[in-house]
Amino acid sequence: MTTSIPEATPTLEMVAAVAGVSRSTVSRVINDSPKVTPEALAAVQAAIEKLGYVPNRAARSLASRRTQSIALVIPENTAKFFADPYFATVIQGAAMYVSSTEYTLTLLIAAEGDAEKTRRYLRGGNVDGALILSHHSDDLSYVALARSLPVVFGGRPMSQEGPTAYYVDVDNVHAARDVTANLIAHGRTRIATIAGPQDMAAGLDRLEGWRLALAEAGIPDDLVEYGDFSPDSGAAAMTKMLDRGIDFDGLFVASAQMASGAMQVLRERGYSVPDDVGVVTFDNDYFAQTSRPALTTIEQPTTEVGRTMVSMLIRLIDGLHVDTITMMPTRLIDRGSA
Amino acid sequence: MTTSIPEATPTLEMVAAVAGVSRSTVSRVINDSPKVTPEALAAVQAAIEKLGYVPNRAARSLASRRTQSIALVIPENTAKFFADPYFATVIQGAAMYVSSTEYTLTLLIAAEGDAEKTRRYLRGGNVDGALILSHHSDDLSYVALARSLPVVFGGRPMSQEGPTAYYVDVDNVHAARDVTANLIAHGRTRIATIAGPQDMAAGLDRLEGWRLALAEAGIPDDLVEYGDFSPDSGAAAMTKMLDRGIDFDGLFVASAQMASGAMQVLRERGYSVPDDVGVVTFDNDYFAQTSRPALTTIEQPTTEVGRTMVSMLIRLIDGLHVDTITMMPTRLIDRGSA
DNA sequence: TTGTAAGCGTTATCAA
DNA sequence: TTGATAACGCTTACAA
Repeated sequence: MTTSIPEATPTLEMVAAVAGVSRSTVSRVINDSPKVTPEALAAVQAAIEKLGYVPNRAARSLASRRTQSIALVIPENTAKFFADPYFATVIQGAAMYVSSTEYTLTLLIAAEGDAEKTRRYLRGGNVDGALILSHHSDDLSYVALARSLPVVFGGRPMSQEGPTAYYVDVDNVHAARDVTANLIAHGRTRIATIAGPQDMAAGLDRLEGWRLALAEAGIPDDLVEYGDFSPDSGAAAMTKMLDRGIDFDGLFVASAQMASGAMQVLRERGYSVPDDVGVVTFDNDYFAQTSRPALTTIEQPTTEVGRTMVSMLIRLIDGLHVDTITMMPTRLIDRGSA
Repeated sequence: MTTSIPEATPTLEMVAAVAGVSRSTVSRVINDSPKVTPEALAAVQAAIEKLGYVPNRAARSLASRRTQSIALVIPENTAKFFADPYFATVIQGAAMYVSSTEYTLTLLIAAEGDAEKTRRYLRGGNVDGALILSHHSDDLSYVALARSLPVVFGGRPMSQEGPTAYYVDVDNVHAARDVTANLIAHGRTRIATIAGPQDMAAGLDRLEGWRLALAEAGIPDDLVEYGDFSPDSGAAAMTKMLDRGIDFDGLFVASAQMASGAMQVLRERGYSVPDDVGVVTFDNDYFAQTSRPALTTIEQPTTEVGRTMVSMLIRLIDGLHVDTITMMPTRLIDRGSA
């Protein structure tokens, strides 16, 4: 008369019954507590195996007050950035590292209109911490968020206040200076730049690095055009510069994507690189590598940046010490395009 | 003596107290049940606003037995595909659409070694449904998963059985045939192809489409080389083909990424496109657009694919009717490279 | 329409 | 080391 009902998802209680122990003991095994006798351990593991038991996350986090999940926040205006190799690899690094931990990654697109919705979600105790991959200056609101939740930024956030914003970044100023110096070393004397957006730290810093290099060489830093890091904006900036009749023999483009756009314009206008003009850029992605000629550039450890963000966040969540800023190393790759 | 403790996150119970109603009523408001009087509704909303209340997901899903979250599964071997514009945009479309719903997107990298871990997680009732973005034939295991969980695939899964695998895809055979026909229309008579991996539906189908077009024109279909959809593999395949001394005047490359690699090799070897050889490809991404010359290709609605996957999945979760297969339209973009 | 009360599947506290 | 038992914050019959 008694029929087994294999339908239901096994619960901790069922495991306890099969193993002949209490729920507490099963719970201890799951959370690998040391206070379990080998016999009990074995019995429980066998039961778990037999039943194909998987702990219920919701119940777990309700009781433990930890969600075991972290959010990856992507401002919407930046959402198309999946097409941006930089962000794509950072995300990849983060996702792969997370998958090696007990945490889960929740992708959050922060709607431009109501970033409020996102912040509520984050503050609502639905995640243990957040990774903010930000493009623009609207991260101010997220910096404030850091007061109520462990938060790690990808790239220095643009915030007025800012004593305690954890972030991982590269030394954009330094790197930009170095690669610009490469132009100077090749004898370039009229050096222009296509800078990134000035409401982003990377945009600002790379421009500053360019200025620094020129200042050190006593070269005027008046040839500046701006883009938004996308290929199209690079092409537009290049066009504008050429149409203005600006004369230059060296060019630093703040992102390889923009450089790829700029290179096309140069080619169409009949300029030869590096014969007529030396060109260097930032990011060693597909764009820099497949440009003709391939470009001298700055390589950043993007995957590592993602990994590092996650590991910093988890340490923060665990209440461990974490340095506020982690600078990742960059590397100049000389391909002779200067 | 009594001190207010503003620290704690507000609970539904606190909202009820402030609003002067029972918890049930608050719950009804949250889940916008129609059975609430305007007064009660107003009172509750005011209380929610005042307290800055955000429902606790864990508690909610524990009680309701729905997690309100869906998983986006990415096989690890495919993980680098963040660099692949196709996958990047599909993910983007999915993520943005999800953010407009009540659901949350959990990114799951399926470790190659133990896909078992991933499947357990999925079967463990931690998500209401799953999106599988798969590259290779290992999706068999995920097809089985569909028996215990709503699942939607991106692209036709490669499964032996396969009566009920929901998926959205484009007609790769048809599209490949059309774009190959474009070569034929330009008078090409010796047409080769760089095909995609043959353990993926897209790879198989595009090759078949190429064969179909040639058959219709009575052209032999013996000039085949294979790649894995990446730029490098495209270059390698092209090199191999040329080294073999194969003579051809037309080429269909199964992905724009591979085409970009192939084009470089052609250029280095001194071939001019389309003068010496006509080249057409698949995907209208950055690679196809910025190739020199820009390539005649097939455009797929990638963002829409992502969106559609999500909306299908949500309908499945809600127990609504969903067509097993959703085919998205493609478009031939003629740039004269044939 | 509203409230009461019984869970949902874990963890955590405290005895034993 | 183990086991009761009370939360955790919300949903959901069922009753009123």
